[in-house]
Amino acid sequence: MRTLDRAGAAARVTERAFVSLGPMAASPAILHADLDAFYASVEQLLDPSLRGKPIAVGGGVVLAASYEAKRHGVSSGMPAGRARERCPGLEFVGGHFAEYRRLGDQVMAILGDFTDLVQRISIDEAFMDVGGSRRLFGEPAQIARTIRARVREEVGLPISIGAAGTRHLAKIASQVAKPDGLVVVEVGREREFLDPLPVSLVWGVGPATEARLASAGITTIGQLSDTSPSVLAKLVGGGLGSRLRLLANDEDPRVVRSGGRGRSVGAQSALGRVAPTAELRAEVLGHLADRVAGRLRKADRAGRTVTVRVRFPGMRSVTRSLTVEEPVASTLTLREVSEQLVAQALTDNGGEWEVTLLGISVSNLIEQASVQLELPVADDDPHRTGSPTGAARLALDRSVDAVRERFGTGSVAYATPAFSERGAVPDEFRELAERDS
DNA sequence: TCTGGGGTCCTAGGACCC
DNA sequence: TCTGGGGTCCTAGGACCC
Repeated sequence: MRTLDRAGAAARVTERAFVSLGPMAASPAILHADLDAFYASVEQLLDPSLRGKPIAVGGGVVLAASYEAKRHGVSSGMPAGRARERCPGLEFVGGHFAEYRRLGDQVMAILGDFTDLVQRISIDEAFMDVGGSRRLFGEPAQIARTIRARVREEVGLPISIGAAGTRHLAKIASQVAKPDGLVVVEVGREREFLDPLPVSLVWGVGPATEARLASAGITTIGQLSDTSPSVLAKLVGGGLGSRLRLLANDEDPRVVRSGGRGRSVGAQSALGRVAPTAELRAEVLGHLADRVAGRLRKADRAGRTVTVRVRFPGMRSVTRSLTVEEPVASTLTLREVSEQLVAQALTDNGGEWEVTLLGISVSNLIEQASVQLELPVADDDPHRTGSPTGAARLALDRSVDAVRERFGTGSVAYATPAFSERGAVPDEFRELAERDS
C-alpha cells in the first residue's frame, strides 16, 4: 500500500494498490466509479466558504452529508433533529438540483470517453468494463488514475474508484477507497482483500441480514465464505444465502451492460399525519398519477400492474395492487385505479385514522409506441371506465404533455396549488432519483 | 415528531391449468 | 384412502440499495 500526496490539492489523495502487478499478471478490468458525498461536495464546490465544514443537504432529512459531518455520525436518511444532536455545528444548505444533474452528467461523459460499456447506477455512480480499452488508454489501473485526475481538474469533484475482476468486488473496492481514493484488487489476491472486511459491505446485506449473521458469529466476509450452504440457508433463507455465498466467494455472475430500462415507474409523497379524506386522496393521487403516467408516456411505455402504498403512523405500510388487461399510461385511468386501491387498503385497515404517505407504482411494463397507444379501445373492454374512452384520455394527456413541453410543467396542473405548497420535496429533487425509464 | 423518494429483487401462498 | 406434479400468474410483504 502506498499513499500519494499531490502537491497543491486541498483534498487528501490516496492510492492503494492491493498488491503490485507482476509483468505478466492479468489486470482487473471492471471499474466502479463513485463520486464522494456527491450533493455535499457540489455545494462545497459552488460555495468555497462551505469547504472544510460539516454540512448537510436537505431539509427535514439529510439527503447528503459532507465528510466533515459524516465524521460526527451524520448519515443520509437521518432526520434533521438527530443530525444536529450528533453534530452541533452542522449547517444545512439548500439543494442546487440542476447543478447536481449537470455535474453528474459531465462526469459520466468523462467515463464514456474510455469505453462504451458504462453502466450508470445512479446520478453519481457507474460501473465500467475497460478490458477492451487497453490499447488506447492503457491498463485499467492507469485508466482509473486518468479518470480521477480529469474529474478533479475538469469538474472539481472528488471521485473514488475500485478496480477488480468483478462488479461486486470493484464496488467493494471503491467503498474501501473512499474518500477520494483508488483501490486496485489484483487478480489472485481477492481472498486476501475480502476476508477481513465486514459482511455489511456485501451487496444485499443490510441491517436485518447483518444482525442475523452476527447471531451466528459471522461478521467478516471470510467467515461468510466459510459458512456451509445449509447453515446459511437456515439463517437468511435459501435464495439470499446462495447469492451471498457467490458474492463472498467472488463469483459475481453479473456483467457490465450499458443501457437497460427500468421495470417499474412510481412516485410517492410523505404527508405528515393527515386524515385520508376523499378530498385529500383525490388531490394527492391526482398529482402522483400525473407524474407517473407522464413519465410512462414520455418513455413510450405503459404498465399492466398498478400498486399503491399507504403508510400509517408508526411506519407500518400496506400495499394493494391490481393487474389489468390493457396496459395503463393515461393519467385519468391511473388515478381512478389508484383511488380504488387506496380505498380498499383503508377499508382493510379500518382502525387507522391517519396516514403518513401515499404512493403509486406501475410495473409489468411493456414498450408501446405512441401511435399504438392512441388506437381506439374496444367497446367491450371491461377495463374502460365510463367516458371518455381510453383513446380520448390518451389524446387529452398527450395534448397536455405537448403544452407542458412548450410552456413548462406548471402551465397545466392537475393538482391544486394547496398540494404543491405542501409538498415537502421539490419536484427537481424527485427527478434526480428517477432512473432511466 | 418515527424518517425522503426512486427503485430492485425475493418469498410465500393461492388460483388456475394441464 | 380424499388426491400427483409441474408451471404460470397474481398479490402482499419485506429487505435492500442509491
